[in-house]
Amino acid sequence: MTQKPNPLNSIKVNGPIPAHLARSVIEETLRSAILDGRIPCGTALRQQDLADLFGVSRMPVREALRQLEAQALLNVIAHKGAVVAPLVQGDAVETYALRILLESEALRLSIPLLDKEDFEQAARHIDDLETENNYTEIGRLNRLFHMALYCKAPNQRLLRLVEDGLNEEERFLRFNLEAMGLGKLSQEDHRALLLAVEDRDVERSVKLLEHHLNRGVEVITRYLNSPDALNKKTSK
Amino acid sequence: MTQKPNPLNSIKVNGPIPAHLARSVIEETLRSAILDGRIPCGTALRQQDLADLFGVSRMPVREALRQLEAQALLNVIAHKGAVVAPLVQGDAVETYALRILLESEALRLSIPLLDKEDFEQAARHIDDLETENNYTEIGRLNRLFHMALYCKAPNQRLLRLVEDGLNEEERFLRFNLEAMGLGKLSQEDHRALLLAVEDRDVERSVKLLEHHLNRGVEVITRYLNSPDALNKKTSK
DNA sequence: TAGCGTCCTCTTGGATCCAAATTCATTTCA
DNA sequence: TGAAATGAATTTGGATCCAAGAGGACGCTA
Repeated sequence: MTQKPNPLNSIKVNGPIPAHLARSVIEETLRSAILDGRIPCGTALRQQDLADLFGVSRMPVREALRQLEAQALLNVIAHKGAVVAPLVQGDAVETYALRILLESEALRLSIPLLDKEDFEQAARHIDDLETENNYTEIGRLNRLFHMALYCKAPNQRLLRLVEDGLNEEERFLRFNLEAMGLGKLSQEDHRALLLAVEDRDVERSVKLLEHHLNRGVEVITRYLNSPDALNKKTSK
Repeated sequence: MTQKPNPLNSIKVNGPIPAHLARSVIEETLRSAILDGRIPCGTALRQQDLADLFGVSRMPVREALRQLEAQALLNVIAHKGAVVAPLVQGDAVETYALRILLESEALRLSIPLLDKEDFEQAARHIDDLETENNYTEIGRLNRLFHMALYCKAPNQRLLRLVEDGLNEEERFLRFNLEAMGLGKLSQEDHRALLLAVEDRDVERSVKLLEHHLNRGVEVITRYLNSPDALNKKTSK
């Protein structure tokens, strides 16, 4: 029952924090822990607990939480606490529709500018995915593969949004890949996509990307509507 | 010289703030003041000044500033202060390229779902723009017109991003419309766009929208490269 | 007189203290 | 016995106090 009594145990604090940058360290640590999925969504974060954990007063913790709230990573409710924001869930379809729009454009812009090294990098990520069994690492490699294809798009704002979407997916995968029962992501999709990109065939690449993402939203939607997904939620 | 000795004077505080929601009130007030352009970009915000202004301690001010920083509305530098973030400036082309992508999609999705009331609303905004001379109000009406066309798009995430872009443009217009020398926005574009939308002609509407936005980026780029724009920056 | 170094002040960041609000448990009444 | 009300404990929000860093001014020296 109390197998994981406190998700905060997953947070390691190396040593005493150099007082003058406590807030930024705390913010960064918490953010990665939330994105990693080490702190599951729905977890209530107590200011005092975090302060004790980091060995500081509640003050820098408070500010860090505020910033994470502004980044939509958690919801702070007055006098009630900060809870880690819920995942895609209901709006998975909207989320993926937006991702298709953004990533298609990024891919379009990026393909003509990609060079041999980018191709090799992407291929390496695919190969690594082949042998990787750690779910956290799989999520990361998936993101890196996609970004390798988009990275040359000459629009930083677009890339930022694309990366936000990928980060969100990564976070979701870390939570749910195991429960969804698929240890591996669809490697055929990745290989076919890379081939099309290497051919500089923009339209075929975009088509494959759309197909890939649509498959993703389908899997996720089916999973979220299944009883298994609910178990994880009710068991808190 | 000291015609505007302190931009904070533009902030009106009606009465004492109900202590328990000080932070949110301050954040909201500052945000709208920044978006309005009442606090020009580059302005340094002193915590103590704001605290005195709102009649509270520095604490809620500090948190409000943190949240505004996370929203990219201002940059906080340690021990140096919070300065209102710079505007579009360098990446105007990227910004508008992204807007075209997002707003085109929103328009596509929205057009089939718009009803008569939406058309009338949009037409009203155009009419209001015709007679309006206040730059602040012009920026607002421009945003409302565009949103009236997109509002039915069934993707909240997309709409959020669209609205972010429009807010940014509105902020820029409030600053620079007068200096750019164009008191009126291109009303022909708006009317033509609305006609195409009323015809439910998706492709024509998107084409007109792209043309409209491209015209916008052109005007802004030309303006930013002109000496006039620099004057405003150097005169702080 | 020009350049450099030191000191002072201004501003932000963190700690501690106090108040307000919410929640949960216990008790009491119907 | 169940439900509502009241209270205590927990937790967050705000105020005040103290420390640390950055910038500028002043003075000293070459």
